[in-house]
Amino acid sequence: MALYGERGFDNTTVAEIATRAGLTERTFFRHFADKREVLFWGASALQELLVSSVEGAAPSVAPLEAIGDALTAASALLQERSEYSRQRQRIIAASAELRERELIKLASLAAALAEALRDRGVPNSQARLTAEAGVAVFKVAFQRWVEEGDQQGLAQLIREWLKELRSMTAGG
Amino acid sequence: MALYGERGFDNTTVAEIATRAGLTERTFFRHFADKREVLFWGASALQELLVSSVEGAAPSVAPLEAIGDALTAASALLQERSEYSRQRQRIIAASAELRERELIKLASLAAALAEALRDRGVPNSQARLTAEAGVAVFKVAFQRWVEEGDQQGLAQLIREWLKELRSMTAGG
DNA sequence: TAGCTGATGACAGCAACTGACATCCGTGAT
DNA sequence: ATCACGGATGTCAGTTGCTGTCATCAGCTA
Repeated sequence: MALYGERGFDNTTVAEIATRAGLTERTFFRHFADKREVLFWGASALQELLVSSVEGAAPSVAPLEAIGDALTAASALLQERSEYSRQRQRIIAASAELRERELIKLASLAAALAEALRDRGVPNSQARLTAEAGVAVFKVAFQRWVEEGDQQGLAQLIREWLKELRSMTAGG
Repeated sequence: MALYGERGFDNTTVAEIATRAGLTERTFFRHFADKREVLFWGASALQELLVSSVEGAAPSVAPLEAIGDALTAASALLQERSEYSRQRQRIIAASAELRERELIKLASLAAALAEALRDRGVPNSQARLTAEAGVAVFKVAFQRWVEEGDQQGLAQLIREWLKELRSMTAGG
């Protein structure tokens, strides 16, 4: 993270990272599948939190609402370490390779959320679209949160964008 | 394409592609930015078609409807070369690297569509979410179309999933 | 014919990753 | 205390994607 911040992701070699960490290049690749994966360490934990939040929602809660609640819950974790989250996101935004990796992580998250909805009895088609829409809401809300200072909490931003989503389909 | 189909993307080296095409490896990289980009040649043309379709929509047409019409128009192109489209998609689905690249292409498409909507006077927030939702609809409809035979036209599938999107926010 | 330009070839080199084998270190059994 | 074992690490060689540089060649124009 330190090196990526200093010189940028593309200008940092794995050899440099390994040296800084007091390790060998080979050892680095035993811990991380590739150079990009370092930045997404812990992403699976966040995904599990989101999924279990959807699974634990009361049966009466509507699908999109369950997704919204899960996102709100997860946003607390990010806000706890807001400086780290923002630094990380700045690094990702600066590299095309990292943006690609981020998108596939979000796609995997959407798939996991869709499955959680299906387990609640939501029909497949609705489950997939709801999950995709929820992740889209998260994407824009998170980006806004990173850009502006701490004017609004992430959770509040998510709620606002969910409202926007609802009005979108009504009008168009 | 032939080589990717035979041996899979990961097991095909650029040297092999170049030899088969009667070229040098170096020349290959002058035509394509990297090994993946070959599969996405023509993606920009499709994106331009979609964008100009949104730009050319009548002012009275609602945002999500404009996106839907654009997707329907583009689906005709894909259906014309359905065998090629399916083969291509099979190759992409089989490789993680290619799926990453596909996602960033779709993200770029969503951004372009959002800008086209903004030019129509749609407020920024609504534009972004509508574009993202539209691309999500395309993703699921296209995947279904590739999986099943020719039971339904791609355009019809898109219309059905758009309907699904509208009912999603109503209930949840 | 001479000169210019754009596409290609040839070659060297870097960085990401992988496989194979050796080595070290902590732990538990004897 | 010693030994045996498994897991983490080091070492080394090799492949592949990708880039910079320079030479070459074909076509077009003056």
